[in-house]
Amino acid sequence: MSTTRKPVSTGERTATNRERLVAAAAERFHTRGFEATPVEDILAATGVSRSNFYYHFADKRELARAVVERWIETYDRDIVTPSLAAEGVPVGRRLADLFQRAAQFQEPAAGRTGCPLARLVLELAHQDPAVRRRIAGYFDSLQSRIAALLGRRDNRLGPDAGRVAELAVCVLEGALLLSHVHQDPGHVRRAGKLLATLVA
Amino acid sequence: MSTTRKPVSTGERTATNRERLVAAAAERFHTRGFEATPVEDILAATGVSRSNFYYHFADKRELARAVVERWIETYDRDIVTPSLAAEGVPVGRRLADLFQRAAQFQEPAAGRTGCPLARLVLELAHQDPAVRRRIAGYFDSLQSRIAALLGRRDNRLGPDAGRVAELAVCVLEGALLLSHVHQDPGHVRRAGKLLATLVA
DNA sequence: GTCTATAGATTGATAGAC
DNA sequence: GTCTATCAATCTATAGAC
Repeated sequence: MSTTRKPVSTGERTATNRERLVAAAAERFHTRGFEATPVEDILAATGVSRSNFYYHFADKRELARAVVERWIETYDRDIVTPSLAAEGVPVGRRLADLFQRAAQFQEPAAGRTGCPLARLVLELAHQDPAVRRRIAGYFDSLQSRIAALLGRRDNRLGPDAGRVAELAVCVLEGALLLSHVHQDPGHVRRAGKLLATLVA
Repeated sequence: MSTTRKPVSTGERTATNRERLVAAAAERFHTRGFEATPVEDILAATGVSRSNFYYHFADKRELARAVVERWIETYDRDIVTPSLAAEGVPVGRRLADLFQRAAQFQEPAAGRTGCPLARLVLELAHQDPAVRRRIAGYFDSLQSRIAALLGRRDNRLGPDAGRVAELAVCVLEGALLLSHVHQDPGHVRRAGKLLATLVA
């Protein structure tokens, strides 16, 4: 139809209504949850009208899918990549740094509830299997990156790098959850340091 | 008021309506989530009337608190205690056994979504801080029990038993989450074996 | 792309009798 | 302790105009 026109670029521009909606939803779905956050809240926070919301998204679940993509991008750009891709830094320190950054994100004052992807997958996997697979894929890629790092040096632990990387992802996700339960980001830092000691 | 009478014993009896409601809710809150499960579903599953439900529970959140208690009892009785309290078994094997039992619980065919306490705390912590503290307390006790086990022998790892126990709980919770995300209970088994290797 | 107004459905909780 | 009937609120989504 000729009524819908695409913007010239989806790249760098001032935030569109759609982007504002996704940003507001990302924060609320993380702190309060998907089901517990009415569309109304996101509308009020952004000043976008209800009907405009449904112009951009077919339904609330489509918004959730966009939120998942946003969290993957954010988490990867701000936490994972800066620590793992640090050239010239020993593997153990890179790992500890990853946990340090994750801990910073986890401040309770900001209402953080562990890993945002973990929270979303729990609420969305049942009604939208594609979301589960998407998040599984991201965790896989994270594991692979860590494995590649560990594989570069002599492994004095015996088990192969893949297994250790698998364990590292477990520790990260578990520590993020426990830091929420105990309201203490130090949990993530301590887990990261100990893990780095064990594998490096 | 003289209209409410307490049962003679709350211990061993055939399941009361209240117990049936909690059992049905525990399963559904775990597989579908708290917010996504209407009271109606629990009523239909148990055959209990709506009004009888509100005779037993002030509201849905009170039901959730009862569900949390039930999961703590179940998990502790069926998974944690049998493995950790096994006399004459080496510490490493007790830990691996704990993960083995947790993995069995995690069969995807049953719709398992990781640790039931983790799922509940995410949805309930924001509106009911007491639930978060209760679950934090249970994780603390689990950590203490593991620490006591580890403390019994020479620790060749350097860090004290408390830290290692803290890490073990992280690994357990993280592995349970990832087993849901990847739909593979083997995740929990592998994490348990590797952890046992590292600390024992 | 955006707005106002409203439909349509679900759901948590209560009233009052037995 | 349990039942039927119903209220009142909340929430997702759509209709139709500009």
